[in-house]
Amino acid sequence: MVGNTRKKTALNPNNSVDCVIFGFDFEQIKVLLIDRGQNLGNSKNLRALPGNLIYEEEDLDEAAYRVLEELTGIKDIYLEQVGAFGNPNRVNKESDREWLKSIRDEPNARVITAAYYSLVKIDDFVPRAHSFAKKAEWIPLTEIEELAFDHFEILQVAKEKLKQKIKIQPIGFNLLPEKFTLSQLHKLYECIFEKPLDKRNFRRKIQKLNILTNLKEKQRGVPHKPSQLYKFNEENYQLLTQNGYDNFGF
Amino acid sequence: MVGNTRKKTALNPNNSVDCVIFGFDFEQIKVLLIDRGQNLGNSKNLRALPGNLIYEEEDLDEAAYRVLEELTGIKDIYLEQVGAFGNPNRVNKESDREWLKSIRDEPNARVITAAYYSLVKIDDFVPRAHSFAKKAEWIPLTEIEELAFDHFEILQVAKEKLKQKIKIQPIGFNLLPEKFTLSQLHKLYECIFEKPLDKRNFRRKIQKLNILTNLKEKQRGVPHKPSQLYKFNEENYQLLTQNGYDNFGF
DNA sequence: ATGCCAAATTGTCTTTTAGACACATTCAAA
DNA sequence: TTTGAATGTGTCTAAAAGACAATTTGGCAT
Repeated sequence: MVGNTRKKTALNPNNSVDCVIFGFDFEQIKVLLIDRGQNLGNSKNLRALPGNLIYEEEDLDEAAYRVLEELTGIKDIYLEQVGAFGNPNRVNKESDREWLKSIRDEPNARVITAAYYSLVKIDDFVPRAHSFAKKAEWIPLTEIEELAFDHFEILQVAKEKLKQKIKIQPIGFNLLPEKFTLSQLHKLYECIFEKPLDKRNFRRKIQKLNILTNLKEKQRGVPHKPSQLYKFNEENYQLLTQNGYDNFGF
Repeated sequence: MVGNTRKKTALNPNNSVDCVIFGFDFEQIKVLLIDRGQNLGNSKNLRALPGNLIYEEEDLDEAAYRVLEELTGIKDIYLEQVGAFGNPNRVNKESDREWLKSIRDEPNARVITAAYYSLVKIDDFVPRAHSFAKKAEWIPLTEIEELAFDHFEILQVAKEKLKQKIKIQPIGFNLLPEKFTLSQLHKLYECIFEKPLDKRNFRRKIQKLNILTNLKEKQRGVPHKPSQLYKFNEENYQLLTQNGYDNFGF
């Protein structure tokens, strides 16, 4: 960096990244939230998205991967930018201001955040509390009604981006284990689109895409007819898309 | 802003907005770029996207509308966020550093930018040079090969977002005058998707959507069969989408 | 007036995709 | 062996996408 006098490892007090980390437990979509453990008189102890300030010399994407790894220990996951959020009033809750005073050198600095969403295999992940987070927990999307800062707004936009993205790229596999059943995939798509999908039509379409490999292996120990296991076929997916195909919607 | 000590009108030296302003001249898509008028020995005088620092107390969207109005005089236009761009190396060209020294109080500050794209009716707009821009000009997309800072990368992402967005929302009308012909609309979609579209199939689909009003008025003075003029029907569009319809792609 | 040029306008057929819909199968557990 | 619970499968219909070519209409040049 010729002509640059910035310190290499200093925090940038004006810019942060926040991560919407989606998980799926075969029943519903969940989001990883941190509990700041505030003990306040009259205001609620709102949960927050994991996030933190970036370093002066750090790329935004890098920062998102770093924060995510610090929080979850998971690397090499699917990550996508949601956008920049910079409403000057994003810190207008008393509890948020109090909290910033306790953790930031410049608690009054205006912070513009770059939001990201990521899709993780929920079983690979053991929630681990970060430095300033008292707890980290998976909360079902349907139960989230209010969050710290403008995090609820960020979550809404992230959900919408995810819905759109999954129509043009089969990123849902990032939420499932290596081996999964068609029913699990079906349920996942229903959860993301927030609407029921016909089972037979779903199966017909997804199988026709030819991006699933049947592992000729069955579920074991389930109290009903065991399901076939499948895995995502990366090679066939590449073949499919290199001709411009992008209709993975339902 | 209780508990906030920021000055009301100070510039935020670390955050900017940059705008990709798309226009359409019935032939091709163009982008409004500024010429910084640099007279440099060996490095090129690269064009740049219009953009500027934001104010401390300003929302990002507000800032984008403001910068756009300062540059074009146009208000109430279509504006959409592309995302945040913050590669620490985005200012690694000698010419960019020189330029920043000449216009910024803190030329070495790391700047994270929120990029937006907007669609304007090219005829409503008279390019006007901004304070630090020597010229502002419409450059065809196909002729743009290199830009200042990371603006070329921003442009690529903006193009992609536009392509995706126009598949779920008929925002193309923002690029056309009030009255337009089906051929103009057809050409516009071909330019955005960068591929030929069958004329008859295009017309069939767009007319079936029922979001165009035939003005029962013809083009005049063209040396061939004059075309019918149409306008966008906002009411019918609302009716269509309130049931969740979002397939405007071709 | 005539003919020419350039772009507008229009329809059919085929293939593909979406959507609705119901019953037999398989395993574990009681 | 019966029961419960979820898996797995096929057909018909309607809608949409895609391929494809001839006729019309006005301005303009002769």
